[in-house]
Amino acid sequence: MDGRTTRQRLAVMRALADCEDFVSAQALHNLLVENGIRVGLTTVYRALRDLEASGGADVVRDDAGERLYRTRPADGHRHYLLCRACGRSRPVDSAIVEEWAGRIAASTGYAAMEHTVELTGICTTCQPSGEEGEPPCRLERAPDTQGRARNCVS
Amino acid sequence: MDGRTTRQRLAVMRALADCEDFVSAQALHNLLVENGIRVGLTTVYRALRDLEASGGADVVRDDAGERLYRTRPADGHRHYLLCRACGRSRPVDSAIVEEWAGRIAASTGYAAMEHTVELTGICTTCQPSGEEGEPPCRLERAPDTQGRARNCVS
DNA sequence: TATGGACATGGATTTCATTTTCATCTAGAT
DNA sequence: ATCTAGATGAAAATGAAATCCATGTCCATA
Repeated sequence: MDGRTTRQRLAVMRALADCEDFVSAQALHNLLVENGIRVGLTTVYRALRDLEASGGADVVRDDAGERLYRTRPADGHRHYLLCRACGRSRPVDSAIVEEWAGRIAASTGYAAMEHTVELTGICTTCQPSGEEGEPPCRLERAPDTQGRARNCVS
Repeated sequence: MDGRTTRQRLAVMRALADCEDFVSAQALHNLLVENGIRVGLTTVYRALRDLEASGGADVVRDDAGERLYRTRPADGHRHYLLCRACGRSRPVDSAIVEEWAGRIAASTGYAAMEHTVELTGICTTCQPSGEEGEPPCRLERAPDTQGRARNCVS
């Protein structure tokens, strides 16, 4: 499944595992470089793609369609609830959804069914007092490349 | 909700409704132009974005992250099962999933919950005899032979 | 009917994540 | 140590979507 074990691939896997939340390929690449690990952006993209293919990582897309990766926990969880404000994610129990998808597959005769389930919301920590006007902090692409510290603590 | 009612917006809405399946902004633009309706690509993008915002259309993303739009049926269905081979889509009953999402919101305290559910598979018509190798790839409603790669991604 | 300004259009330009290319390097089997 | 399929990465290409901005159009008001 995994290709050859190289310094770079190892580094990517470790960095991703340290994140515990969803990160973009570019963010991860930045992290690596900032930590003095020389890796090409291309390689990070490839490593993540392969990780996804081999089931070692889960992927979601943010509002901009950008791919965000997260190491798949040992228990095999695949579905997450993530906060649109801080970006933090937590696995959710999706057995019900799996069954539901299975039933649909059976009743329609569709083969090779795949499903994507994404839950987003504003976590309790990020909730202002009132409504959802403009949450405190946004995760997405910030004008400056600095403040992203929020994403990953390595 | 909707902006002003212009010739172009009407055309986009009509074309989308005629499709009955998910189409990309560009494919829709091609359709319109090929039918002699002069509309700018920019306008199609905007019309679709606005339609989505006002709940008049549902959106999914294909493997490439491209947005595909479909008119929202009158019954308010929001979730679909679509064939990865021919691109055809059918609404599915997702009440169970809605409930499930609601429960999760309640138990986690997350606010402003949103969910995305996407089901894909190979419909009975597109199923070869054996495995999922290279499905037949139906041409369906996209006239020219260009953008087809989109719909036929396996 | 005229008019002014808010809203809409669309071709061109820009952005930006991701992919491709290709010359070079390396893991790992023999 | 040698060999080679597989891996790397800088640069360039791709392509969807957003943005610009000059121009066009709707519509409430005078």
